[in-house]
Amino acid sequence: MSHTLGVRQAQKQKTRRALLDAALELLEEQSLSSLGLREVTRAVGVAPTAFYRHFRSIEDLGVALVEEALGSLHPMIRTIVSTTGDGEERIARAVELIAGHVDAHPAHVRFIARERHGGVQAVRAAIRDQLALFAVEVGEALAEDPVSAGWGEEDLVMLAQLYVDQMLGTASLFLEAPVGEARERVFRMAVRRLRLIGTGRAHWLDGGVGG
Amino acid sequence: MSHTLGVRQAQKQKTRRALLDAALELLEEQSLSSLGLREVTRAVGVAPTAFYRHFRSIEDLGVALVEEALGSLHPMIRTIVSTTGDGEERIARAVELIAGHVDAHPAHVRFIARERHGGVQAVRAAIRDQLALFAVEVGEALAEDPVSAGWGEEDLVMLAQLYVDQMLGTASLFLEAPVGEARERVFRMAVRRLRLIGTGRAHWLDGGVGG
DNA sequence: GAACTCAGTGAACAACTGTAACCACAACCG
DNA sequence: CGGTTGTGGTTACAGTTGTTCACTGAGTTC
Repeated sequence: MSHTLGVRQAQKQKTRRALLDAALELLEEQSLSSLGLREVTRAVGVAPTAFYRHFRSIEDLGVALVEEALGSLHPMIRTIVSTTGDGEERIARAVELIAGHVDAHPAHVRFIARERHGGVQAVRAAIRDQLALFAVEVGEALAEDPVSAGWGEEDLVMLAQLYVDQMLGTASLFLEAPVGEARERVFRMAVRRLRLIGTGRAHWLDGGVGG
Repeated sequence: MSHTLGVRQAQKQKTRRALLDAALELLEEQSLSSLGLREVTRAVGVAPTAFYRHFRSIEDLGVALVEEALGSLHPMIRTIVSTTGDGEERIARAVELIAGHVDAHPAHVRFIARERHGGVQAVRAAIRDQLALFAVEVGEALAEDPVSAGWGEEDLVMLAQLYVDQMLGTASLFLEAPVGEARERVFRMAVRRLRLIGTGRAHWLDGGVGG
C-alpha cells in the first residue's frame, strides 16, 4: 500500500522508535521535565548527538509521544461511543474497554496522566488540544443519542468533557491497580460513576432548566 | 497560647519556610522530579548544604509541600460540605469557594494537580492518602444528608470520591483560566457538572439498584 | 562507478548536579 | 559565665548534563 521506504529511511525510523520507546519506559519512574537527552540515548545504545537527528529537544520528543499515546486511545473512544445496547451493558462494556486499553498500553496511559498537568508547557498544550478533539467527537455522538433530545449546546459539551475526564481518570486508577481485588474495586467504582452520570443524564431536563 | 520558640528555632523555621516557598515557586514551571536541591537553596540565598538541615532530600520536601497544600484545602472542604441552602445555591457557593481558593493559593493547587500523577512515588502516595481522608470526610457529610437515605456504603464512597475529583479538576481548570471570559466558562461548566451529579444523586434509587 | 547525502560517532566544552568534610559563630543551658 | 549545640558557610569532589564541531561510512542518485 504505502511506498516502500529506502533502507536508510527505514533504519532512521527504527532508531526513532527506539528513542520513543526508551523514553516512554524511562518515564514510568519520572516525569518529562526531568528526563535527560543523554539518558534516553544511553538506554537505546546510541551516541547522545544522534538524538538531534530525530528531535530538536526532549520537549519535542514529548509532543511526539502525546500524538502516539492519544493516537492509540482514539480508536477506543470510537468503539465506546459506537457500542450499542442498554445503559448497563454499555457501561460495563466501556469500563472493560478502558481496562483492556490500560493493559495493552500502560506506559501510554501513565504518560498522559502524568504529563497532562506536568511541567512542560508544550506537552500540556498538545494533550489539552487532543483531548478537546476527543470531547468534540464524544459530543457529536451524544448529540445523536435520543436521550440528548432538547439538550443545550453547552450542556452537551459539558457532558462530553465529563465523559472524557472519567475515561482518563478511570484509566489512571486501573494503572495503580492492575490486578486482583483492587482492580475489581476500581471496576465497580467506575461502573457506579458512569451509572450516576447516566442517571443524571436521564433526568437532566426534569427540572425545567434546559433550553 | 503555644510555647514561644527560641530565637534559634524561629530562625530555622524561617529558613524552612523560605525553602518551601522557593520550591513552590520554582515548581510552577517544572515538576518535582526535576527540581534540584541547589536550585532551591540558590533561590533562597543559602548554601546548598543548609538544605540538609531541613529536609533529607527533595522528595522529603515534596511530602512536606503536600501536607501544606492539602492542609490549606481542608478548611475549604469543611466549609463546602457544611454550607446550607437548596441545591443550586450550594453548587454556586461551592464553585465560588473553589475559585476563591485557587486565587488565594494558585501554587498549592498547581502543585497538587501536577504531582498527583507526578514522577515521585512518595509524593503521589502522600497526596493519595490525604485525598482519601477528604473523601471519607465528604462521605460522612453525605451520609447525614436526607438525599442519601437508603444508599449503600460503596455508593456513598463512590459519590464522595467523585466530588473530591471534581473539586480538584475544577480547581485545576481555574488555574489555567484565572480571569475574563475563560474563567466564566469554567465557572459555568463546573456548575453544570455539579448539577448533573446532583440530578443523578436525586434519582439514584429510582431504578431499584440500591441496597 | 563517481559524487553526494546524511544518520550516527567521538572528543571536547562549560556548566551543572548531590554530597562529604570541616569550620565559624550565635544561641542556648547549667 | 563557660561549655555545648547546631544552623549555616566554605571548599572540594566526582559525575552528570546539553551542545558544538569535525568526522566516518553506508545508502542513494545520476
